[in-house]
Amino acid sequence: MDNRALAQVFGQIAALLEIKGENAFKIRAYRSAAEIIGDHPEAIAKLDPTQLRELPGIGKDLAAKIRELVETGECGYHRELLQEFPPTILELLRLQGIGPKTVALLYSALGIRSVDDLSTAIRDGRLRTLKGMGAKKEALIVKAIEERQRDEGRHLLAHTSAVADTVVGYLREQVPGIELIPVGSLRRGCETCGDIDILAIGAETGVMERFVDYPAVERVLARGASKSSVRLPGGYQVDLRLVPPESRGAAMQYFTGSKAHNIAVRDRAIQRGMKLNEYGLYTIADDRRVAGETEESIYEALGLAWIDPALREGRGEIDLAQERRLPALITESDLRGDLHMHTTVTDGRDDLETMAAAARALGHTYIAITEHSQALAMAGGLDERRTLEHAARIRALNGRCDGLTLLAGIECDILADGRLDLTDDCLAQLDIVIASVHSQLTQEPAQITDRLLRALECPWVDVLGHPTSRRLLRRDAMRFDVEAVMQAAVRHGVAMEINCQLERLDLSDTYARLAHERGVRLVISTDAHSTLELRHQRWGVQTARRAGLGPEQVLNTRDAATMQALLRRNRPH
DNA sequence: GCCGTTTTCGGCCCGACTGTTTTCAGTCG
Repeated sequence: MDNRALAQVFGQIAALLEIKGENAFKIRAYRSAAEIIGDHPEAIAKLDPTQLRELPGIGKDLAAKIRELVETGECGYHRELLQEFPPTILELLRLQGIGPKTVALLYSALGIRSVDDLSTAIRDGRLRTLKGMGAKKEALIVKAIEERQRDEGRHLLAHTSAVADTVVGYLREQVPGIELIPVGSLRRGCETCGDIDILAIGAETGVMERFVDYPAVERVLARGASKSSVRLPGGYQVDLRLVPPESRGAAMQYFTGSKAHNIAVRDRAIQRGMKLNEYGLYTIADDRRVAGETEESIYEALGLAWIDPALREGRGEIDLAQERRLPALITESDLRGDLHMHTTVTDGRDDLETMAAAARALGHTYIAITEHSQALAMAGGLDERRTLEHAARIRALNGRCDGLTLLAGIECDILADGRLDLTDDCLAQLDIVIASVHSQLTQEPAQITDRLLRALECPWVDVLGHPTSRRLLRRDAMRFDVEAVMQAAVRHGVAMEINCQLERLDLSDTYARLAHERGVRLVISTDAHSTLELRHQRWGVQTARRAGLGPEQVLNTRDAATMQALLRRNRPH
């Protein structure tokens, strides 16, 4: 059992206990165990009970349950809970606005055990018969169901990438020498992905058989000589296509997409008396093969520079490729530091020293420690006194980190009326201030706009953190006048963040592109809550690449001194 | 369920919003 599977069991136990109305601290123990297991860099299954108990939050009971799971593949307690409630009940919990109490009520009063049951109950008017279920609550639930259906079958980029890596790794082991290339939305780096498309290049070597025999396969949807599809746990559909070497480039081009990009490229081929398909580029007149072995040869034959997959969205990249004006995109190695992270002082998992050491190991030359401010009570946000005390600790450590500059910062909440959560006097004493919205995300657009504009006016705000506060597949972006906020950011010299949290990626690619066009300066920050998450820069970089950004548009590609000089606080206001 | 210079029991998790309930329960971050 891998860490993710183990974590899932404990997550389910936590959810089921919540529905049961168990002790909140017990629930938290299971939930925290799920997080610790899921994030652990090594295989939990290899640890003996003593080693397990050394993990924070794992005691005698949980260690025993982990061993039981590893040894038998099951956990009696989990099984007992699943006998009390059908497993489909957990999908109700994923609806925005529905929590454990509501799920318990729906189940006990109406026998609702799935989202489908819930939809039926709403249609029948049975939901309204329940205590606390009025018209507005019902409308909220209807909307949550719609949102869920819209996102069904889609997965976060990072998760999709991990699943694809696992499948590719397995196939490489099974069929040595075969070349495997993930294509589709994954190769383009889209923030969420539907299917996983993988190309296998080469002669028939039994790769299809190995693929459908992959142990984790839940269901084989299709199996053939050149194409097979399977479904994996978690709702991932994976398509494998076998392609001869001479069609490698054509297949990569064809299956990488996007649809809009391919239509434009094929149209261009037709205009030049050629046709393009997944096998190659051919002349229409005599069906002569012009290109196909490499993507470069195809684009070149159409008078285009090779276009990075991140840009293949039909957003003007073809014109740029023709004019040879494609941007040189930022890469992960361009980044020199990370300007947003949390430690155990608030809701981070690792302490200051550990985070600093991990950042140094990653090759960063500077990091900013930016805890939450007091308004975020649940995260243990800091008031003025604790903020300054923490800043002093960070600065004390700064001198002792060879080659790593530590900046003392804060992620300060933007309150409902646009005021900041800490005084100007406090903010002025820090090295960097990120201002972020964490509450009241559903205010009227005009109100949110005013709120953000007011926050940007504070002279000590350097960065607007996760500007839309969206959560992918979970919650839409806040609605506000993006143009007005970007103009204000330019006017005041405030940078906007591309937040690398897997379910944020906020700014999105399209907003980051807009920000760049409007002259807004950007930073790519992990918002890491553990050393592991410091590695999430690649996803923000991917977002930036899709926005067409080069290293010069991103502040934290500069060295520490230059970057600091560019922060707003160091400019005339 | 975990944890312990507050140590084997009793803390641990707080504030605000929403909708509906006329005094509060549920959800969210």
